[in-house]
Amino acid sequence: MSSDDANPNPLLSERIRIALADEITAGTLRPGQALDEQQIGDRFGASRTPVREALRQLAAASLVEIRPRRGAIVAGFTAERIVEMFEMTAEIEAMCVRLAAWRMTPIERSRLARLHEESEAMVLDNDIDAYDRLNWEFHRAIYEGTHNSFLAEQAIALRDRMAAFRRTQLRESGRPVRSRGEHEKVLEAIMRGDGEEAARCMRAHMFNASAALDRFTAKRESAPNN
Amino acid sequence: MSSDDANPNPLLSERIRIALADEITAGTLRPGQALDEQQIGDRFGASRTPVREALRQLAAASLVEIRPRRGAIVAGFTAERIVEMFEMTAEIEAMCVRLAAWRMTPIERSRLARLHEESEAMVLDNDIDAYDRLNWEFHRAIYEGTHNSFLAEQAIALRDRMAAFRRTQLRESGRPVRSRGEHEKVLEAIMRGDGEEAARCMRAHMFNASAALDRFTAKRESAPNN
DNA sequence: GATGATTTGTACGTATGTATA
DNA sequence: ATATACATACGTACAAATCAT
Repeated sequence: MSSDDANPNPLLSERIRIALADEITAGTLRPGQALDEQQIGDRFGASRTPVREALRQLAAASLVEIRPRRGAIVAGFTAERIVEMFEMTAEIEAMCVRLAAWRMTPIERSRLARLHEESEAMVLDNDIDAYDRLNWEFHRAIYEGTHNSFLAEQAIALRDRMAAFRRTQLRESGRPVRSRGEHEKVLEAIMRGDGEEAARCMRAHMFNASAALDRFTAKRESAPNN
Repeated sequence: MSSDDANPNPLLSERIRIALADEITAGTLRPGQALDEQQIGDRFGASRTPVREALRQLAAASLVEIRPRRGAIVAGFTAERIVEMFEMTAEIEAMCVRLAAWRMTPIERSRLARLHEESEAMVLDNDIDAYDRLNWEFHRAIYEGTHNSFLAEQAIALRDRMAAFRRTQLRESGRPVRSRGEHEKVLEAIMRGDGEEAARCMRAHMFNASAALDRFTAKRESAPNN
């Protein structure tokens, strides 16, 4: 799941997990599709054992659903489900930023501001991937600013699962510019130490991202040539 | 973990997972302790295969830590870590109740009120286990009241992991009475549809639970004869 | 630093439970 | 409704990596 693309994990089960996770979030594997252990094993030149472990991990991330003795299927990403996931992400992000606004140290605050400044060039170049990476750094800095490592871990895991959706969302024309503008509002509230206002801005930011994804995928559906 | 004690799960891996989860949250298995697959298998009369699956599940719930090719150890529950977990739980619960206060249907609201009324008898009888069960129902009704099934699932999973800590917390003398009083404040705010106030009450409720656990375990440490 | 012991990671075989004809 | 086919759940075996000496 790309928490570290530069890590060619030597464990077969992990490689399979990552590959399947990518295919599921990318939509190559459709919701409801059966995931036959033998079949997947053949595809990766592996036995069923590491496949099983990969499927269990994916079930824990609710990317697949396992019915005991009845096999695994790709979890259902209905439009409604994705909206729900975005709402939860939005609320978690809001929670984090509220706490961070109260607890971040001056050094942490200045680092956050610097990250935001750096992102300007990427928006101007329309370099989606670079902006997405800095976006990640920005949000991660907020998680750490909560000074609650358990919360930070959970937030990172959730964001990881949504990775594919977030990237897609940024492809809507003009979205990166607006995204950065929303970040600026969040940043200002953090700098003032106004946690509640920061939370409101963050919710709005995530809501806009969700809406952008919705519009983008709707357009894509009607004109399926990528 | 006891999400359903009345469910003698036929899957060996699940039974092992539940047993280990209980021992970890109960403190029988100490943080940092190595979890040898063979050894655990022997204890449960099982082979390493279901043990491995159980350990993976527990890692996903961050109850154990798996280092590739170096085995699994019990995750570290320092006092600080537990406080962090309670804070996250509190914020998640607050998030849920805020949404629920705005979205619950009249039928859902009346069911919630009924659950609260039923709990009175159990507090008077000082029946901790029965109160804990109804407590669970109360919070679960709130999760479902968010009308966001993804959020509800995550909240349930988190609460499940904290199960042992919550039960322990209720054993402090007088705690059930106060706990129920706090529920009442939450309920009133929900009934008024005041999400923000409900969230504040819920945070306070969870903070008090955390503090009660803290006092209870501190006392227990100094007088270890249970 | 090298060697042996232990433990994990993976392959494969078998039986039980589920779905289908 | 019964039987057949098939996938999963678990057990066993071996190779590779880690650790202990």
